Amino acid sequence: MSAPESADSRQQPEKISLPRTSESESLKKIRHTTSHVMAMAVQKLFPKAQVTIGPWIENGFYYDFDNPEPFAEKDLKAIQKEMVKIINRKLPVIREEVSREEAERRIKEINEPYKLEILEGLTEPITIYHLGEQWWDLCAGPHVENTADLNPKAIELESVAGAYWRGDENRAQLQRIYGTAWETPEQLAEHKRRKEEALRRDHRRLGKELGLFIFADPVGPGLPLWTPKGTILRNTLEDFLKQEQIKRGYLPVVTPHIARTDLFRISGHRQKYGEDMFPLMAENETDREADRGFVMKPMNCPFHIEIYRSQLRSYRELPMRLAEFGTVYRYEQSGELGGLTRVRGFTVDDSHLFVTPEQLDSEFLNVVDLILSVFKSLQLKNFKARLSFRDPSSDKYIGSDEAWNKAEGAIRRAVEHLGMNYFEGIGEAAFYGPKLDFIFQDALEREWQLGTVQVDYNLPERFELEYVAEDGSRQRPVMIHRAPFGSLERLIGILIEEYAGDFPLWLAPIQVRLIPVGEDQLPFIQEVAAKMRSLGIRAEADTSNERLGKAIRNAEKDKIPVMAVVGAKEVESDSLNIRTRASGELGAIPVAQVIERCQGAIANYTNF
RNA sequence: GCCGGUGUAGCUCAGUGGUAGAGCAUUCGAUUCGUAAUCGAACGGUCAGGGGUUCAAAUCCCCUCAUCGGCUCCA
Repeated sequence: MSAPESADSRQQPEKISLPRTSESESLKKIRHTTSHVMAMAVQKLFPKAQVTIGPWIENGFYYDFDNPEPFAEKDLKAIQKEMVKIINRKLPVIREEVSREEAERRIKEINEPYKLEILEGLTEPITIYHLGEQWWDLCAGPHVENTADLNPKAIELESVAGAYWRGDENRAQLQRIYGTAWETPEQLAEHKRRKEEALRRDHRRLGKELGLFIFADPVGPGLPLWTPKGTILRNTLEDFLKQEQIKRGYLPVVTPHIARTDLFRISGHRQKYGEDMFPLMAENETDREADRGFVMKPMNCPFHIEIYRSQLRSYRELPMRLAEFGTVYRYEQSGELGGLTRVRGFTVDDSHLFVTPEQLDSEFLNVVDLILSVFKSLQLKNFKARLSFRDPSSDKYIGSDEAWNKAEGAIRRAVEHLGMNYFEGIGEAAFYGPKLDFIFQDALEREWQLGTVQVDYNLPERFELEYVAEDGSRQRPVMIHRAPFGSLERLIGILIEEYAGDFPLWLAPIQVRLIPVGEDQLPFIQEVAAKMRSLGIRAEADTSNERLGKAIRNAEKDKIPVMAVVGAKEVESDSLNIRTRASGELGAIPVAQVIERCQGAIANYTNF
């Protein structure tokens, strides 16, 4: 007898520890050396390949080559075979310290121009690692002592990819090979098992299986369509945040999806963000040439600013917090699109706070408090805070150094006041101001920015915003841009993966499914479902006429948190036999009590 | 946008030059059932789109589109 499929995934796998490279000296050595072995193998099979860099990464390693012909997946097998041969030759790995001149001489001898460029950036001591006598690489190490220390059965080449030299798209396109290497074959097997597990959590797969959203070719890439179930999820999240915002004094606004180019010229978007905007809608060629006409909005800020400046504002009105779930459109490059985490049309849970300079610090803290409380309700714990500052050497920003320094100072004061852990991202700022960003990982460990708070002295300047201060003078407000979710689309993508599709009761599109044992119970379950719906519980009756086992299976596959089985006994006692996804069968519970428990769980963001 | 992979029924996939297949889903019929798959039948495809090679193309080649993994860029 075969176990049901989801029971498989619940079975506890054997505990195999899989340290990340940064946590294991041994893996650092193994992966460093394996990448050298791979480079040696590649150069044997592809003599024209030139080496560049080949570092370890958290789950493996890669090496970038410049080869006249791009590598394809099918080349990996041959390369791996060659690697096994090299490993089996038990080549000693020998470290040699050389002078800069000597390194340069030797690199020129083997004609590796990329290595020469790397050498220029190196500081003493310069070290070379040899694999036996045939191959060496400029490298800081560390390495294993002998290729025999590598286990060929614990090594696997995973994928090929294009990569730019020095990460610069204007420079050479290199060929990257990703691989992984472990101490034992068991670890490799566990690594592969976890990768497959991650694939099962992928929001693109679960979104389709659970019927939350679709993409349709005739609509276009990066433009999700929300189905009824997905829309319930979206609306629930929106309602949740709107309630929080009402409590905190936010004021709702609604603004259009398009505006004249003039608006975005004042804001600076046209100049600094133009490449990310959908093309101009112009009425005629003259207008097109003059960049006159309408564009889809890539951000909501200029619209909220126009509302602010539609009247003369008093200091008594500040802080003014204008909030909107505003849908924006950005012309992302085609290769960057993917699922819900990177789309071309998305809804920002946006708000712009207009504050006096004196209010800035406390309002900023209020916003961070809101964001952290939102994450808490959503049970999101695995995030990092990033201070996203400008790169002073770049020209992609607007405004004065003074404004930037003031804004960056405000953010720094806030995180230090809160004692938050954070890291700095230079060059990650918005074009108008620095940000405090909250970064999450998806199932495949890719990082995405969700929530963000930004301090902005520049747009108030450009739009000449004012308020009348206590003393009657005209003063300039400071703006805080903020979005706890970042975007509904990306948030939902991350949530699906965090929960593996098992939404907490308050978010589940269908909260309760009533399943009859036989058709005699149909009237009863339909009546109970209607009652639950009238009390704000998303309940539905299963009228499919399937056997109980099949109906349960369907409900489990739909990941419905509460299944209520009803047979003659339950009708008799006005109760429901409850089975939850989280804890299995709970037995018969009176209908009134089930309703109460559902309402309690929904109100408290907990399970049934 | 760049490098590589993939695209067959609503979904998951088999089919490598010679008459387009399976399971699930859907519809209909039978069954009236107590916690992860009841039985049977029917329906369903310009093999992503376009062009080419060939007596013959889902299969080989080219272009376009979409999608996936990276790179670059970003909520």
